[in-house]
Amino acid sequence: MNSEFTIAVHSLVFLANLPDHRASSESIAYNICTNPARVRKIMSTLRKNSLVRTKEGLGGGYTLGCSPAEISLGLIYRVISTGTLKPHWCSGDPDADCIVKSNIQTVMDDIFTESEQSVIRHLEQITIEDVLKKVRTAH
Amino acid sequence: MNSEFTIAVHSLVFLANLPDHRASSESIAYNICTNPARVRKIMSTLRKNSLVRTKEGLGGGYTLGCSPAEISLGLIYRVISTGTLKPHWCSGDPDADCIVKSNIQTVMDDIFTESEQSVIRHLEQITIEDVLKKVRTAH
DNA sequence: TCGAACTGTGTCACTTAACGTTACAGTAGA
DNA sequence: TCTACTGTAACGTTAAGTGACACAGTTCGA
Repeated sequence: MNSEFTIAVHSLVFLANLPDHRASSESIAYNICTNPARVRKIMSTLRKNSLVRTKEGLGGGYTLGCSPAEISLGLIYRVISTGTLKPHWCSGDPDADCIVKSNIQTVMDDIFTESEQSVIRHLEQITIEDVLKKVRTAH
Repeated sequence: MNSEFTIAVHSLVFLANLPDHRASSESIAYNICTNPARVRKIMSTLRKNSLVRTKEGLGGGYTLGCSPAEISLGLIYRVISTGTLKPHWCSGDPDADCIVKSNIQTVMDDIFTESEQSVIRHLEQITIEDVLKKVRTAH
């Protein structure tokens, strides 16, 4: 899984925890411990999927697109991280004679896709509100 | 997920597909398209968990530790890839004052661990025999 | 209308993880 | 004892992840 998922979840939890649910990329980046440009890039993707609203210009920044209880981690994963469960490196060679060597990539692809589906199903049961509650009650 | 999982599964499927279920690290590596040393390292881990038997010396190599139907991908994952679902990069800072910034790591850790469990549960339903069948019937 | 404070996005540099290569000790059979 | 194996460590190389910077576009207030 890529770390952009972590950043997306953290950003949304951070916004949900603020009284007015509003912040700039700079303050979000400071809380996450990364740089503002990276945050803006990810938030831009979230905006295109209506998870946040953005406002450019003076007094602008990011706000939640809907209630924290309505945003599931599964949706965030689908938007940000689809395909990242599968490793980059592939074994075998589609042009080879041996059926194992030539067909393993297709078969493993299916297995990774199905595994990813099971992760998404699990993450769909967790909302930003749930994560915020856990953050607030963490020892 | 790391690509060592792919290599482990491919190796076991390759062995299962051979009449005598026996091969050297060199022939396995050739089928996978990687180098023998890498295969040996992974097979060594599999041996410690009784998934394969190894034999050093002349005429040595690797054989399956049990029937292809008895080896699930979930077991392989646990042996080879536990912990690899979580990204290396972490957001936040445990020593910070803000509860989001300081607690998010613990909360995300739990989420990644649970997600990994759901992947393992899914992979436990797939055996090496299943993968071999898919490889043989792939278009 | 000008300037300050924002986002959106691209590019390049740097850091780190992934992967390959080589080497060599240990083992077993011919 | 020679050959063909595994086991493992060390090092070099390549690719991915991350950070830093730049700048155009947007918005609002003075």
